[in-house]
Amino acid sequence: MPRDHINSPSIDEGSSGGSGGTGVLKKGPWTSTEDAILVDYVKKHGEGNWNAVQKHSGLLRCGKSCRLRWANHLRPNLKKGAFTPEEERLIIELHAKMGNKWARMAAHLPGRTDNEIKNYWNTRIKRLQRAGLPLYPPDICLQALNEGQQNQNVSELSGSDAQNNDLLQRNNYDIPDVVFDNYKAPQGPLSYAAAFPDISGTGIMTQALGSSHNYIIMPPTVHQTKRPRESDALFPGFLGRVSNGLSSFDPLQIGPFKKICRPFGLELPYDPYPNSKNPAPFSGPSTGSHAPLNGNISTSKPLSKAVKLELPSLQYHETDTNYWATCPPAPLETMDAYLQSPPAMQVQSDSDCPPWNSGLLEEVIHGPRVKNQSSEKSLNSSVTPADAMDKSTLELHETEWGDYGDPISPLGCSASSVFSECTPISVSSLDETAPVKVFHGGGKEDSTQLDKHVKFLRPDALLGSDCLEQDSDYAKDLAALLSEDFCNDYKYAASGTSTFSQGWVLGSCPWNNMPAVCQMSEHP
DNA sequence: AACTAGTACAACCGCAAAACG
DNA sequence: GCGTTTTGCGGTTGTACTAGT
Repeated sequence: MPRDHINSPSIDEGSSGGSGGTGVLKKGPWTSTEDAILVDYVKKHGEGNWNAVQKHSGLLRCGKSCRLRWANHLRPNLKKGAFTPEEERLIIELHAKMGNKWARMAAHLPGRTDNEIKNYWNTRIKRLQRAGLPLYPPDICLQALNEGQQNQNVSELSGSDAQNNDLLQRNNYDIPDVVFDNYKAPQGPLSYAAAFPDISGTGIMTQALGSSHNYIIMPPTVHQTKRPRESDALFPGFLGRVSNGLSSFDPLQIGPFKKICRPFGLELPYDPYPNSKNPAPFSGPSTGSHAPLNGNISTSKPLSKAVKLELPSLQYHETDTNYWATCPPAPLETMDAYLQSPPAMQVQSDSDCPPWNSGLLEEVIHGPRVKNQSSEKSLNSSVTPADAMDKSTLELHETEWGDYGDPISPLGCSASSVFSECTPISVSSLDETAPVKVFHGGGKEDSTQLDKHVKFLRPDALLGSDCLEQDSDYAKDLAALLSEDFCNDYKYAASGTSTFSQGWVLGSCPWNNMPAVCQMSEHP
């Protein structure tokens, strides 16, 4: 017998008796008879006082259940059937603004219930997550961002409690306004940088906005009070495995890169050393602001004037490295269609991508290494080796979050959940990578410090930047590499690096082994 | 035909705010 | 002001249906 019926005195039509509310309350699906009783009751007594329904009508349902049934199924003017495209669009927009405020969203959709919207959204999320795709189209991201900032400004000026501002701030997690510094209008052909699990939601937003092909995807919503802290699962990305039920990303295997080929660029500016306890050898992070590793989960203390964003607009897919690798340049309208039949080009079998099958890659990697060992030295002297980085990172995990029970990130996710579900990497659009400082530390870091930062970039990102001379051999090689072999199961020498020109070093990201290019700003 | 995975929908649960006495 | 009740909300779960294998 289904659980719902365990307490039911009569599974079928039995609840229609007029025992006056003395029977055991029934659970499970409502029968037409029960519906009729409830409708009749409401007609006579009006809505409200739901606990009285049982007493007056004999309906063996608790008031809560009656209210829900009435609200979701029986009340007049309910619109049945699938959501229209317009409604879907509106839901997405509203969610970007409000987050999981289903009731509020329902208020904007006449005839629709919060439950319907919630179910729709959850289904949509699952679908998108499964496909490794983003939830929000860029225009909505931009809209939400603008409104969020406007509200912030309004709040600062008037102290009003703007709704969105409230949403943005209620988590008490600050995202330094500086993160907006990276925002640039879409430009250039290589703006595929996908929104990526980033240091901060705002960063994601910003980055996403930086490209017309960027989207924001969100992590599964996690109830802060219900989800126990998964201390042992902190930063799984660093630990080598992210498990969220939707994807299993092993950064050490560069999983997504194995099978997916797509031009994209990303920075890896998250801070493995977000606070003073673990000073980063190269800092980015000292920006201190948003925290590193997680993306969004700001481990830092609130900063003045920081922008606090709520989950919706800032949410992105928990892990999905897949996401930024597969992020489709598709408008919202075509999103679903895309989901149904994603471009085949995005997936390649492993057999098609043997590791190290690219002579070009080796050329790119090893060639420069020989002629620029000094830069490697320089790198080693400034950049923490992978193992050291990992260690420090782990230490950070243990210490940094101790101050926060199970905080909710600006994304609306608990820290632990985000840690367990987000890849601690961030990206930004290509057009903003090289020329700008990767880290903007919420005003806490001066330019001098910034100059010492090492920028980690996907090599393809360089193509869209001016860090490499467009006509240089390396740029050409890199371009060829990215177009032909980037999808291969390549693995950069984990500990090795190769130096391009101008201090750009090709190697792997120390903390996740992602292929990356870093720049020593003080490169000799 | 049997099985599985995905989807859509309905309903329940727990919590918190609001209302009430 | 305080305790209790009611209401509302959001998260989660269960189930039926469908499509694919």
